Amino acid sequence: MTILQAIEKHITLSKEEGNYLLSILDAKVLKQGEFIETAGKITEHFIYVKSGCLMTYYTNEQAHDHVIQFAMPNWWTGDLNSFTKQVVSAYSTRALADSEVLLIQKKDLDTLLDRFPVFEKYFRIIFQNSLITHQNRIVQNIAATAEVRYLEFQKKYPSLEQYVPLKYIASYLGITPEFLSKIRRRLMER
Amino acid sequence: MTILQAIEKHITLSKEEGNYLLSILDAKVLKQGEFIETAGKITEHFIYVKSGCLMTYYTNEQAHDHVIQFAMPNWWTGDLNSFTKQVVSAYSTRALADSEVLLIQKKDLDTLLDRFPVFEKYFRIIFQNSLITHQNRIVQNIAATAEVRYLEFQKKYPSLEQYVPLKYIASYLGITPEFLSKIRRRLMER
DNA sequence: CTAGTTTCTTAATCTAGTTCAAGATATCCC
DNA sequence: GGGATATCTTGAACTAGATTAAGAAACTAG
Repeated sequence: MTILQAIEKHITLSKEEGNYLLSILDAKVLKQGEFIETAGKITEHFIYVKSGCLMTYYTNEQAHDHVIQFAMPNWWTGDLNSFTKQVVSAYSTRALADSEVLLIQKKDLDTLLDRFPVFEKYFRIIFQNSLITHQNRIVQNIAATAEVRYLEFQKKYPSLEQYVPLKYIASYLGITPEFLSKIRRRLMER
Repeated sequence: MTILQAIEKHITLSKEEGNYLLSILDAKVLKQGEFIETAGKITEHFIYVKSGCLMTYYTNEQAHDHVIQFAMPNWWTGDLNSFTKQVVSAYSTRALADSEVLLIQKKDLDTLLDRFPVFEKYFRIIFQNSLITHQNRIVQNIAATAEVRYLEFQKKYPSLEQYVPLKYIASYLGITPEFLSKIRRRLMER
């Protein structure tokens, strides 16, 4: 599925609108492990995932990584705070597998939204859906055990467990790799 | 501050646009403790808080409440999932203090967005900012101790602690009231 | 004012999840 | 292919936070 087809699930685009969007997108291929944004720098791009998989994570003072989100094909990702306000980013984003991404710069996105307001609607819908997902995750984090969160993760990202190191999944769940190991054994034994 | 003034911090409205918005808003006064939406029903309204304070929470099978968010004056709130998809809500929303709210129905919001696309931009910005806040909270939940989360809560909602029962704050933080008590004593003793 | 209810705290006991350390597997790269 | 490196698991000791229970404080409403 092309990015235009994905977008047209939510809104209708004219030729001109579609072409203009494509003209400001910058395609990039990422090797597994490669960084696209780095904590400590200002986020240059909002990122659309064409193929592969990325993750965005926070590294604390003790150098522990905390995975905020995984990004699958046809999702937008990146540090929205740093991108929006053009402040130094707290998060890094890198490829978990060989990936293709489309990048858009802040000034180009601003121009796009100004010239073709239909994209306001598109991003309104995207952000609204994302907000619902985030609210869900917060409820899970405060109300559910790690085991339940793990089972929910498997439902939400069925393909991911095969090729993402378990330590990142543990991090996403907010637990240690050791404890995830225990949970997995417990589940196997049943 | 009126709702139109609040909105005009983000976008510019014509007389007609402003008046149309006002015409579809339904003002309501809530007594402390009063429900505006209830888990198990379809969320009828997206809620704008004029004054007072609301909370939205999830109640699990063991009848434990989990506070998802507090809503302060000039914020929008409610169960976005239930409202957007018109499915049964998992959350309840009620007033923590005597409050004034403005309500908008789904069909009226849809019409508003259709007739006056400038509101697409407004809600795009609102949802985008909210998403940033939610991402922040997720990081905190998986990376920070309860004590740090409590201190952050106090920064974010300086006025709230005075009149919101501590048990709801504990719930928002994802801990028990008893443990919040311990944290508070620990902090006092320093 | 007072009885009843809700909220807050304290303390003892318990458990989900962490930390540390070590061994076992798998993956990468020359 | 083999050595180096990263990942995954296991277990023992530990700690953040939960649970239970009970008393103190605060806020209702009659």
